[in-house]
Amino acid sequence: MPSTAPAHISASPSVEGAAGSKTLDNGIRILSALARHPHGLTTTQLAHETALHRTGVYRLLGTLTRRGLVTQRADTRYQLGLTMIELAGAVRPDLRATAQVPLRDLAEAAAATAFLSVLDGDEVVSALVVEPLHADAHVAYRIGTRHPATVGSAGLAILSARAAVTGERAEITEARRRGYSISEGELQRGAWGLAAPVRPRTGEIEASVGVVALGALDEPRTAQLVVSTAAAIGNRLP
Amino acid sequence: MPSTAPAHISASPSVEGAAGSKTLDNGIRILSALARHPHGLTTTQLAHETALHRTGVYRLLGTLTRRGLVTQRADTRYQLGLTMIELAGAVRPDLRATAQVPLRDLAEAAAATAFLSVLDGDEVVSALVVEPLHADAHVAYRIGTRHPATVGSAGLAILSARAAVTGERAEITEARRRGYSISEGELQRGAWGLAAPVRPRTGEIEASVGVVALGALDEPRTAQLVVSTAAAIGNRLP
DNA sequence: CTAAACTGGAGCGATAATCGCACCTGAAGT
DNA sequence: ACTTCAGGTGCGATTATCGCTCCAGTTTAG
Repeated sequence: MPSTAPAHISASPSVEGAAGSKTLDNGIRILSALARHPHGLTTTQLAHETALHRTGVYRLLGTLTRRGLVTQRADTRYQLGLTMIELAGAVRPDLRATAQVPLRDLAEAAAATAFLSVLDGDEVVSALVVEPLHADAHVAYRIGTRHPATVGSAGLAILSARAAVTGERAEITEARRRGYSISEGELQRGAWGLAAPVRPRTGEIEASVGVVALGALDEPRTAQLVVSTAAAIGNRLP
Repeated sequence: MPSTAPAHISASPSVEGAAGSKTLDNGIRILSALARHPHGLTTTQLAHETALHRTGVYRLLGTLTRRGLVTQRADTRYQLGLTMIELAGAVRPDLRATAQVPLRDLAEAAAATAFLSVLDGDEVVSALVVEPLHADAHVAYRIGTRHPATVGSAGLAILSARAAVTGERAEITEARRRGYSISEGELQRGAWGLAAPVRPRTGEIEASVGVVALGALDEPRTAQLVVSTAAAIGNRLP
C-alpha cells in the first residue's frame, strides 16, 4: 500500500477535498445549489452560489437542461427538472416498493406521519413519507430530507440495531433492548418520533421505519405498530 | 441573429445532438445507465453501456460516489445513491406538497391508484403516485415514469387543455369539451385511466391528475372525483 | 490447482476540452 | 435615455481529461 501523494492535486486551494472529475463535480454543485433553492436561480446567482464563473455555469446548464436534469422557467430562472424524479425513481425500487403499502397502513393505524429512512454514510435520508388521511396537523417531513444519523429516531434505530457506535448514548443500548428508538424535539421543535430498524433476511441493516407526530403518542401501542411494520417489511426483503 | 455554425462540434459522430460539456454529459450518461439497471452495474458493464472507457467511467464514478449520487454496494456493483432522492425532493416541492393530500383522498374515494403527472417537453413524467388502502390488485405505475404525452390519459389531459396540438385526435377535442381524458390500454394492457388538467390560477397548464385501474371504472362518478380534485389542487397553486 | 478474466487503482503524455475574458444583444427598471 | 442585468457567442491559453499501460488482488472457469 504505497500511500503516494495524489499527483492530480491542482493548484487551487479547494475548500473541500479534491474530487476526481472537476467538470462533473461543478455540474453536481449546480444541482446541489438548485436543490437548496427550489424557487430557482439565475445563472449569475448560480455563479455566486457555486463560486464558478457565469459563463461556465451557463454552459454546464446547457448540458443539464438538454438532459432534463434542469429546466428553465418562463422567466430567467433555472430549477431542477423532472428527469431528477425519473432517476430518483430508480433508487432502491425494491425497498421502496416493498415498504409502500405497509407504510401507509402504519400511518393510518398510528394516525401519524410514517416514514422509511435509509442510512447513507453517517447520515440518514428519508426515502418515503406517508401522511395519514384526515391529518389535523401534519409534521412537515419532506421526502429526501437528510440529517445526521445520531439525531432523530430514524437514525438512532439503525445505529442501535447495528450496534457499531463507539460512543454509545444511553438511548442506543436501551433501544437495542426494546427494539425501537424514540426521539423528542431533536429534528424539529415539538416533534416526537418513534422508529424501528428494518431487518432484511440477508444483508446488513440500513433502513428504519417510524412515525412522527407533533406530540407524544401512546408509546406501547405505537411501538407495537411500528415494530410489526418494520418486521413485515424486513420479511419481504431479500 | 447570425446563425453561425457551432464551433465546438467535435469529430465524434455522436448519435444524439451535441451536448455542451462532454465530461458532465458522460457523468449524466452514467446516471442514466444506472437508472436503467436498478440492480447495479460494474465499471466494465457501465463502460459498455455508455460507450466510454473503463478507466474514465471509474474516475467519473469516483466523483459521483463522493457526492452521494452513486453508491457502491458490498460487491463490485454501483447503483444510484440516496442523494438522488434528496435532489428529486426539491423538484417542484410546491406542486407536490399541494397535491399530496388531495391525491390520497382521490385514491381512496375512487378506490384506484391516483397520480399527478407533469409535462416535460413532449413527454409526461409521473411526479406523485398514491395507491388506495386495501387495494386488491394494484396497477404498477411507478413514480418517475416517463412516456410520450400523446399516450395515456395523463398526457392527453394536458394536451387537450393546452389545445396546442396540431394534429388533434378526436379524443383531444372531445376531452376539452368534457374536461377530462380517458385512455384504455395505451400504457399498459388492460389499464384504464382517467385524468383531468390542473389549472393553476396563474401560469400555464403543465400538470394533470388522474386515476388508473385494471378495468374500466364508473365513468361519471370517477370523472367527477378527478375533475374536482384537479380543481382543488389548481386553486391552491399560485 | 492453475489459468483466465475481471475489478479497483495509479502513472503519464498527448490531446482535446474547459476556462475565463471580452464582447454583443435585448429586456427591464430608473 | 441611461443603467443594469439577463442570455448568449468567439477565442486563445491553459489544464483537465482521455486512453493507454501496468500492477495487484479476487473471482470464475477449466
